[in-house]
Amino acid sequence: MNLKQLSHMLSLSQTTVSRALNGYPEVNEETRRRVMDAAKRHGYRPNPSARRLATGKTGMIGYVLPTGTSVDIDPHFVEFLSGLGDYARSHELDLVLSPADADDQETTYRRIVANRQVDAVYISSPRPADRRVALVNTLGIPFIVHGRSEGFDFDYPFTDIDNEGAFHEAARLLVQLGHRRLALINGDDRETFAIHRESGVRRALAASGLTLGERHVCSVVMTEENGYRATRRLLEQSDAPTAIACSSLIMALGVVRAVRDLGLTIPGDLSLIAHDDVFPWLKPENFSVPLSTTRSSIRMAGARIAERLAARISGLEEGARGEVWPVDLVVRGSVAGAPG
Amino acid sequence: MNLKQLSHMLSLSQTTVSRALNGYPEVNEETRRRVMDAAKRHGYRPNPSARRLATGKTGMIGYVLPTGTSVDIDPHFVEFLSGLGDYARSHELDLVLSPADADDQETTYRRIVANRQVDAVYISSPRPADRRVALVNTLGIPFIVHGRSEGFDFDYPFTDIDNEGAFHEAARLLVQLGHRRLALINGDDRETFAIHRESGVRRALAASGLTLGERHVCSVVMTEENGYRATRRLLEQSDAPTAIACSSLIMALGVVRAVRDLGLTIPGDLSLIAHDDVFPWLKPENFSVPLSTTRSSIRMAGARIAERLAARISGLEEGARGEVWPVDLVVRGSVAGAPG
DNA sequence: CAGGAAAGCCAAAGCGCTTTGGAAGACTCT
DNA sequence: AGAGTCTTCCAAAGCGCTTTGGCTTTCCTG
Repeated sequence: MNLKQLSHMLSLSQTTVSRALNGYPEVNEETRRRVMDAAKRHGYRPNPSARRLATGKTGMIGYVLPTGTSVDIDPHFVEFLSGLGDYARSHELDLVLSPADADDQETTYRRIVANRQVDAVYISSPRPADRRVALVNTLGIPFIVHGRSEGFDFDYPFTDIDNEGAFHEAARLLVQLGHRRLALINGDDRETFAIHRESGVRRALAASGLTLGERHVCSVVMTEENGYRATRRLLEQSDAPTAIACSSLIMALGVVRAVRDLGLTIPGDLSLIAHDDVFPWLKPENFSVPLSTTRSSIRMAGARIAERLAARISGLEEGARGEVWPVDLVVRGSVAGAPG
Repeated sequence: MNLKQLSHMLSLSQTTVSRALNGYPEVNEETRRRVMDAAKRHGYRPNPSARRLATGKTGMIGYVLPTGTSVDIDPHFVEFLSGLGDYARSHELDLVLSPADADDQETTYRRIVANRQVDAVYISSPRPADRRVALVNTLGIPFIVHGRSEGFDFDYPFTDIDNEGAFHEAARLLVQLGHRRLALINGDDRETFAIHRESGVRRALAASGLTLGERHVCSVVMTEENGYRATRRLLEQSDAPTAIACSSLIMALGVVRAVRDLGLTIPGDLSLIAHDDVFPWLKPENFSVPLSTTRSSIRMAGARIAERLAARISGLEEGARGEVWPVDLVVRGSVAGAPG
């Protein structure tokens, strides 16, 4: 059942039927009712391929997925996706993942924009002066950045959490508890979130005249194993930290294991605070010693970004507003006063 | 730059240019070279919207993503996606995720097929007599099932791992080590993989005249917390098992924690084997006691399924061949002879 | 050298929708 | 009553590609 057939059986032109269905004003309400009625009765659904050829609208939002045999997709992605998908569903949006060589995402962005394959895109895990952000900005496709980039001469729309503030709070608490040697086990410090977290920690330390020793900060891919190794390295050095801030729950697993392997305890010998993106399958309260966390649901971020993308597509949102969400500091058993 | 312009500047018809570009035989090789040359020089890329309207081909593979506020996407998904994406990239395929109400995926399948939004789909986490499989089979769109369904009067193409064999091997090893009371902490037993794993364990036990006690098998969503709870329940009952087979590494984290909480040790008091889908961020060899596993890379499965989907789309693969991959049993420190 | 086959190209008809540019009729106003 | 204004609808022109059917021209073959 296509438009031609439908309009023919209604003895109307395709124009009128199309307009009636799409809510244009220049059609009699009586006629519109007849049309909508017939459309529903015959289960007419406009062919999206035809529609997108005619209008350029696709009803899809795009994401360029970095791939490669040695490229791992962040497990956070799936949780983000839950939120995004949940919102997208309610607005009949689909998500298209365009796999790209991790070292050349630019080509793919250009392709999906030039081909009009999606109505909007989002960008995640941005770095300072991220080329992808600059690119989509000049390409002129609606977009939202999940996280922040920095150092552009233009503004852009983003949704981020207050990583700086979160880790500032975490570190401040530790300092208040008497800790003087803090360490930070961070994610990839080429990414903005990691940079922000580090400055948050530094700011808290500075407020008490302390610093973050060079050997007290690590930047690694956020795996359990790297959390373990980093912790071993930290705790086996001469001026071992008495408290650690850790950028992910998965790494925190490794931290806990390392501490145990060394015959130490949490929080007796070491206080630990980790960032929790709120996974359903791994919860900080279920660590052997309940883990203090800076908590922010990445799933909600996914939903929010879908919402903003939808708004931008339909023209309801414009401009370059950035929003920064506060992060909860949740204190549990893994922090205590500094030993000694 | 569109076809019209390109053909005009070559003084050829659109027909000839189109055919030259698409490798049709009825065009002079000399001409073809000229055309391809000009196309490359001017960066001509056929408009996919137009092409799909004309051909019905989209260059996309589809996946219906169950969503809902209380629906969690399996973290395995992201790893599967890595493999799928990596292959898809090399074949210029995109993946479209169509979010659907978890309780009504059928509508979405019908929509994406009726609208010709994708060239093929894959289905994951199938259950016996899975309605989705029956549906896509009748809808006539190329598809591959990741995993297996059962109880149909038709065959269908799938790629699965030998869950039955894997857990049979695992259980057999435990029995050989003298264990008499095994337990299984399984995933959702409405899904085929879980059913297969359970029968694998049962078969191994039966071979030695043993059985899997009703209270020795749990079926839960695969989270750390559920692994913990299940283990507590198992070990605190009167005829506690001396060995556990566990369906996921994440649950195994909970198992380990529970064992520790109870003041027991692995493998002294309890032997443990878990299934490992091979995540980069959580490795069995890095458990405090290195974990024995049945190992099968879900990432490779993703790549394979992309490969088969691509083959089906281009007509290179037909029929309903199912393939079942063997699973490695990797023995590490978490298994030992039965205590006592 | 005639006749048929093959090679190489083209015009035009789709694919199914949206949108432009009217046109006809009804209605209002002076 | 004539002029202007809405209201309501339509024919047709895209959107940019593929593909059908056919038309020349060239190449064999007997």
